[in-house]
Amino acid sequence: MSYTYEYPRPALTVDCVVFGLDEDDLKVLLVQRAGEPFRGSWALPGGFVDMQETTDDAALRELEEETGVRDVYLEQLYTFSAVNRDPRERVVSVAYYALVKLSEHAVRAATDASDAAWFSVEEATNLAFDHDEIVATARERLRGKVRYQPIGFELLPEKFTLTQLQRLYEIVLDTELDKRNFRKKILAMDLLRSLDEVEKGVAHRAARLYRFDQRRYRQLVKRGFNFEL
Amino acid sequence: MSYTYEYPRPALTVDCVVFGLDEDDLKVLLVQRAGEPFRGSWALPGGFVDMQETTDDAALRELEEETGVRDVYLEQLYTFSAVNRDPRERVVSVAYYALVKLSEHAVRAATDASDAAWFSVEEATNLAFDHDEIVATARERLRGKVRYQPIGFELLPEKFTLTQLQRLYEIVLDTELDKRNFRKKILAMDLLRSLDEVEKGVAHRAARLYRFDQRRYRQLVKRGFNFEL
DNA sequence: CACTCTTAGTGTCTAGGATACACTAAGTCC
DNA sequence: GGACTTAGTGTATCCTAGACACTAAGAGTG
Repeated sequence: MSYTYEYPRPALTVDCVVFGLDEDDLKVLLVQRAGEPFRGSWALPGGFVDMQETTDDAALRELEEETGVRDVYLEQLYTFSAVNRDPRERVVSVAYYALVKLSEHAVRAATDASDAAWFSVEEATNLAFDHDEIVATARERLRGKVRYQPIGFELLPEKFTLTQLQRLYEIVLDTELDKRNFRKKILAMDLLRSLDEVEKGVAHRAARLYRFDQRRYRQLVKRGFNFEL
Repeated sequence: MSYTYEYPRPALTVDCVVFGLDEDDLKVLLVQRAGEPFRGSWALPGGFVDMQETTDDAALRELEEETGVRDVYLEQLYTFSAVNRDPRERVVSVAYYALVKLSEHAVRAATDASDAAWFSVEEATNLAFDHDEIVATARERLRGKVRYQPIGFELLPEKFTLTQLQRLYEIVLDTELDKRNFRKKILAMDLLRSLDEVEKGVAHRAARLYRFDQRRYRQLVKRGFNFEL
């Protein structure tokens, strides 16, 4: 079977920068390339866009196929179209970034990628194609966005401590934050539901657990509230 | 001549939302469609991406071809990929938005578009394809971005008065601003060069002219300055 | 040329949010 | 029981945002 057009067309792909959060590191999910070009190199999960799916659909599908990851926060990042970004032929790629709860996403290597693994963003370098650039763009976007929208919670488990939350912002924004001021501010927003539960298995005083109250957030937004940290 | 591929491919286009600023309105540049579908409807300037150009290149080229507009501030907006956004066939479009100095861009209708004209954004409705949605997305983006980056100046002439600048922000952000506070804040940033010149041809006290100091801005950014209004 | 009209241009006070800062409480481990 | 580690909490200061009203300058008109 083949398809013929009057004018040449670039191939269209999607690539996903999947972020996860460790105790003290921002991580990216990469797959090792099984075929040429860049065989053996690490690359972003991604692939071709089918005719009957949007690029959003394609990103979710490829993510699941290649890494087993699903149910993630996904957002379009940028479209990369440098003429020689793929050595084989002209390929334009719509890049996405995703935020996942690392603890709940043990990665299983799956079909078309020979292997999938988490890398610290700092170490995720020398990737295939222009994927270094895509990762850099995604980091910038995440840094910019996390301060104005409560998307950071997507990186934490459902129940988390305030220290974990603070750590998240410190890692993503690459700054130190004052404990008391941070707590004052975030609690004042009235977006967190304090649970009657504390963390387990720590060798010191256990911290109280909180949950992000999505419903409350939407209410507040309607009334003109702007998340800002 | 024809081109054959093993798998089907969407066509790839670019569309441009070109913003200009009037005394009291934000305007969009539209072209009237000469052919089907949507013949006679107004649409965003745009067209197919060639194989040897990036989408940025394509956006600039189409803009000049269809409207004669060049030398603009251009930024990628979002990629639209709904499966049926074009009734003829699958077309994925990388949308851009541009900011131009309206006064310096008398529009000349050009080759492939039968006509080009400026519309108030409010009136730019019932456009061809999903262009209403693209314009809406561009407006949101502009509103969001104008507060954190000094891109508003792209909409004004080289030399402008503080009142014009304030008006710009009022229009884009759709709020009223206090004259004294606005001036205090913008001048405190030390980004404007006050010129020894005043506006001409007004029937009242003439206002001093200013110029945005791009060099100074870059210096300040290096030192960690963040534009915010 | 006097008067009117219109917009330019300017300073202060107040309130609320941002930041700096250090000790006690609770739980585990040995 | 003592050492160790992190949780959790309040106040004082500074600075920025916002509210607010009058004089200055120039053009136009009779």
